[in-house]
Amino acid sequence: MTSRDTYHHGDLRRAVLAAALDVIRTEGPAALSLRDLARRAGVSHAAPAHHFRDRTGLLTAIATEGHDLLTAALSDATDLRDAGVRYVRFAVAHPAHFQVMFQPDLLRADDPELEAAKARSYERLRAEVAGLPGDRAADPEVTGTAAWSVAHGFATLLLTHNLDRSLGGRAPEDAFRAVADAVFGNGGGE
Amino acid sequence: MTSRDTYHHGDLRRAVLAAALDVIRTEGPAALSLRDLARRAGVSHAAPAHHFRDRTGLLTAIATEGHDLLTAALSDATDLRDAGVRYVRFAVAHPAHFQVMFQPDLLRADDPELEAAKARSYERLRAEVAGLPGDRAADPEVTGTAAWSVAHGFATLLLTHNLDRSLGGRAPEDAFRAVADAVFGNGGGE
DNA sequence: GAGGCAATCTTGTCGATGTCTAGATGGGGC
DNA sequence: GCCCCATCTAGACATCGACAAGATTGCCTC
Repeated sequence: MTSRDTYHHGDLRRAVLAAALDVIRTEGPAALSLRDLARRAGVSHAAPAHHFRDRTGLLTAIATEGHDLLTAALSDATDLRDAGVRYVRFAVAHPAHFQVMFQPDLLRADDPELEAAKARSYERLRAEVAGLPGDRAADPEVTGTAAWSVAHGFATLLLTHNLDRSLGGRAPEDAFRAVADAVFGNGGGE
Repeated sequence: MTSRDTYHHGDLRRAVLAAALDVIRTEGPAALSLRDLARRAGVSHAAPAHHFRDRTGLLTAIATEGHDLLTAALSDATDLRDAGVRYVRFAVAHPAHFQVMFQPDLLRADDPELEAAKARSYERLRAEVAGLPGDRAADPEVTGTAAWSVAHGFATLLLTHNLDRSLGGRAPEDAFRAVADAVFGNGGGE
């Protein structure tokens, strides 16, 4: 119902992406249907395919956008703990992106744009670890994997409703801060 | 091709489950097709539905089985770090179960058997945290969430091929041990 | 401002899938 | 020996992803 007075939609790509994110957030990626997205945008059933090639292409585009959003979200981090908080915040703010990003079987793994975006976000994470004080940077590989694991595990368990009881009404960010302190010590990343 | 000489398959439920796990492990849950599983078992296309009701039912059964396998895997843990190692080992040994267990949108959330199996594995995790020495058990809720986050994050990143470079040929278990030590200190869980 | 090109969208179609229904088969308990 | 019910078959229907061919239109060029 956006603008059907013209033959061309105007910005079908953006409209389909937005609708897709909405479906994925509320019903999961499995419920995603190209024909349904077309109906929501008020275009014919084959229109979305022109912008995303196929279902996998749409999901790959979402994953790519997700990696870029994550890179941006991490760019202003003050230290590693803050980066973790921002990682969790990203997952909460963009649950659909997050879900799709870490489900490789839904994506075209060899897509050049996805690979590039992935490399950028990965590099961003490495940069955070590299900025650590000496004693913590002893084995950056292990420290990086540990930090990523904590943040990613927390975010995943959060989105899959496995922490609902543990949170007890607290904001996810605050709960994660407590977890991060327990893990790296209170002054860990400073 | 198992035994089509009789009208009854013999153990279709088990055959379908095994085939499903195989498909999920190699191609992901999205590639799962009831009709394909029926073909593999040499039965008609509607036969699997009698055992699992529908696609969601099949995945719910797999998730339930997964939680029971996880509970069993954790039952012999010596301490919290060992529980983490066993958690990762479980994810590597049963990747299909693990994937499905933590994708709620694929499951019938209110299934009684699933709920019960989930409660059992969750209780198992709580028990591990409760067995900690005094100083670590200060805030069991936070400690439990932290431990679960580390193990779950590591396992998830591992299965999604995000640690392939970091591993550098090492066994996942060993890499996780290093991560656990970095996180909780070398004698953390002892 | 007229013509043409390319991007965008439509329409029609095909094979495959999930699910429902009705009916066939046969093993096990009475 | 008979009957009941779990198990499996066969058929049908709506929906979906994907493909092909054609219609529409914005825009660029002259």
